[in-house]
Amino acid sequence: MEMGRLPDRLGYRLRRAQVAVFQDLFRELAEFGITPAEYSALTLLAHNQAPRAGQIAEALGIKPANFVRLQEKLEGRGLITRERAPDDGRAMALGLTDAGRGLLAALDQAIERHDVRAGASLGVDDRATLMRLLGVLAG
Amino acid sequence: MEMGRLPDRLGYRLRRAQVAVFQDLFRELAEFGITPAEYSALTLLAHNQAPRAGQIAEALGIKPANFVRLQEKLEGRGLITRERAPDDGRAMALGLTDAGRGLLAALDQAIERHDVRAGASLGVDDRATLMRLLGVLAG
DNA sequence: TATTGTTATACTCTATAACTATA
DNA sequence: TATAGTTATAGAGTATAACAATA
Repeated sequence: MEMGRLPDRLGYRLRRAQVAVFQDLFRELAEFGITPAEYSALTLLAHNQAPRAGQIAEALGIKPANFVRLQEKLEGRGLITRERAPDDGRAMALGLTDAGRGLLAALDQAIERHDVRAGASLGVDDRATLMRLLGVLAG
Repeated sequence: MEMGRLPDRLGYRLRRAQVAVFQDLFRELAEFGITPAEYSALTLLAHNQAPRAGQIAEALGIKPANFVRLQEKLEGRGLITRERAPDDGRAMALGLTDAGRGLLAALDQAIERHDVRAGASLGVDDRATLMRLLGVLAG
């Protein structure tokens, strides 16, 4: 199949690479019943003091309305806590439970395995270069 | 917001970069009422002789069942033709109409504008390096 | 009045199973 | 029997508008 200039298009290459990497990522996270977005949310909860729901959603590029179901799932599994913020009755302050912290530790190991595998075809220098250039694109 | 090791994860960076680039890409293609996947399909049709529907779908990583609606849209707009393959009554041979060829020329210019803009923050060498590394990841 | 979170809803993309017509 | 395409459908992700509670 002749591809024309498609392989020269940034969007095409970026998309194909992202799909390939996420295929492996989903496989790695499947046993935990956790999606990449949920893993990201748990990570932010582990590194911030009682963040607001809206702050996490914005940091991850998720619309607040769509972040509701994600929270409900994690709360339903006993991984996170949601309480009214003491200083603002509208806001919800999120936190990690012990179970959430424990699962996150296991997830971090799984993600590490995935990252090593996904980046195995790249050298250490190339991987660092790639991360830098992706950061530039993301702005 | 403290991000922890999230920015060090390949999947996270890749996803954020892809979303950022596609945001601009969608904007650029919006006036034509064409999606990135449709643009890719039109490009393959321009560079191959009467390809089968399944060949295009596979080359783009789209399930045949999901490729049906895409074809119907392009055919409904008079951009592509679909005929029974002369040598195989099961297969559909696809082709570009003159209108399809004309639109594709305009789309190529739009994509070129987008690519220049999206890659503007990168130098020429960095862009070439990025394309190469993305190709490695996609396998 | 504005903000935070929520509900409801719709649209797209993706995945699978079942079907048809040809081979 | 196997293959190419199609239909129907279900699930996830994403977008907007409208709403309640609070500021």
